[in-house]
Amino acid sequence: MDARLGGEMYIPQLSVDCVIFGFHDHQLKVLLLKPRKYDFWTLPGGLVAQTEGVDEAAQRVLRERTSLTDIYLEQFRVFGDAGRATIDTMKKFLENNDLDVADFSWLLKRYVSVGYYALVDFSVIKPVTDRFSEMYEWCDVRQLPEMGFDHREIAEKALETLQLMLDHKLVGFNLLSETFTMNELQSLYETILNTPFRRNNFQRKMLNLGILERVEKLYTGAANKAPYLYKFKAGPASGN
Amino acid sequence: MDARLGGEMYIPQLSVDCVIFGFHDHQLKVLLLKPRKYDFWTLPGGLVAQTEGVDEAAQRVLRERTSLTDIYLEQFRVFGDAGRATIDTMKKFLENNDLDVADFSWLLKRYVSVGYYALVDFSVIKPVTDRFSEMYEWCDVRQLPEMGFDHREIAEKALETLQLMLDHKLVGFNLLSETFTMNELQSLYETILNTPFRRNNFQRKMLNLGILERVEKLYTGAANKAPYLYKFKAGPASGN
DNA sequence: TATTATTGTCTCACATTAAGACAATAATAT
DNA sequence: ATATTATTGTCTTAATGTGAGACAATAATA
Repeated sequence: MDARLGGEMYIPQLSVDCVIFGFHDHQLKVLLLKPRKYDFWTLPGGLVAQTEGVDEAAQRVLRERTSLTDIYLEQFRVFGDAGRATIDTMKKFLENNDLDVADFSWLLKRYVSVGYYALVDFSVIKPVTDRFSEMYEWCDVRQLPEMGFDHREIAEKALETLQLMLDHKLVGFNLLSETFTMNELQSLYETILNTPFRRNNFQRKMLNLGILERVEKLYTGAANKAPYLYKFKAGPASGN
Repeated sequence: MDARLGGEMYIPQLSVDCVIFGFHDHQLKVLLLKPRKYDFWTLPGGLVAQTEGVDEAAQRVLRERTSLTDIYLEQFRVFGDAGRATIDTMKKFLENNDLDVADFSWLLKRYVSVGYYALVDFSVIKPVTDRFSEMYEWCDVRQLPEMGFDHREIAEKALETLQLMLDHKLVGFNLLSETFTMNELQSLYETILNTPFRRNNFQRKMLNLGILERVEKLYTGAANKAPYLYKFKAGPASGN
């Protein structure tokens, strides 16, 4: 959203919401925004302009609301049962941002939202909030705070999709730094899928995929054998 | 769509389109409608009412346009890049149906469509077209005729999704009659996934799933051993 | 009664996976 | 120096799953 909000510029009653996943401290985190003067959190979301595709809209909205660019977003579901709660919330949102409700009656209708998710390197991403949000926070996707609209459901559904995709695509590597240890990779898989793996078998499986490149050793200063660092081998099949 | 079309009743610029799969004669078929006075085909689609959820809308639209009821529809993707072609097509559609373009200018905008797919028993389903369509037809999804809007892309994407889902969920059984032979089941899998399977190994795999119940023998009158008939065992995990 | 096309099942080789075992290593303690 | 310790990389064995061929059983026809 921006200051030029108007009934002509955007497709009415259609929004996009982004679930940005990051991995830190053995937790799968989601990037949340805190709207001004509210006591709940929301996903970065916004409207779809008339002149752009829905995928483009998701990119732009994420950029405008968090300053994140070049994030690979994957559409995963449409949420279309948002009830009256959404309308009341939106009305208060306008008031809280000193916008005249009369000018934006077209905003006060039931919304259909297209959900997108992305996987980012937590250690690199530095979001910057826009004027509608007073702060951002990375929250454990399994312990979300009070969420506005139906954003809790959207985040949970995004997690389900991520779990499904982790088997097929090799999507998980985007959540790690450039280089990582086998332990970090295992911890990531365990966190996302919420199941433990055997250290030896996990290592074999990952190495047999033929997509990891061993680069160097990581000397942590701990009293034990130093683990290798790996990186995702840039091959013909990128797997995203 | 119905005769009460009006800018207030529906969410503007948002539609649903249904890809109805049926299995017949070793082909995976899709139910297509032929709009009056056009030389292309379309998927059964329509608008989302203000008062209903998107999933509900898909159910209703399918019912209104084909008279099919109680079909389990699965949302699979949003198509939001429909270009100007859609607008021109829509204008002609209004003219061809004796509707005044001036009254429906709100329809002449870029559309975002939510795609749904369903699997039905070809031998049972008997569609009836509405007043916008002059006929329906079951077409091989791999040899679609000239399609309007971006409906070819929607149907192809639906097939991709179905192929992905066939591994996870046991979704395929909806495409067969109540009882079926192992051969029919194998043919269905081969058609959807477009790969041949070994008769013996396929049978073993399916039986080991523990979800098939052997009911009786099918005497075809052919000069060979009669195959068993199976049915989908209604268990705690239904597969849908 | 022999023939034929198909079906249901078995077997063997091979690949994949689960689980345990053990040597290698980098620090610390003695 | 040497032993100790926690962790890592890899190997081994058994169990399980899969690909491919073989064969008996069956229901009609010749």
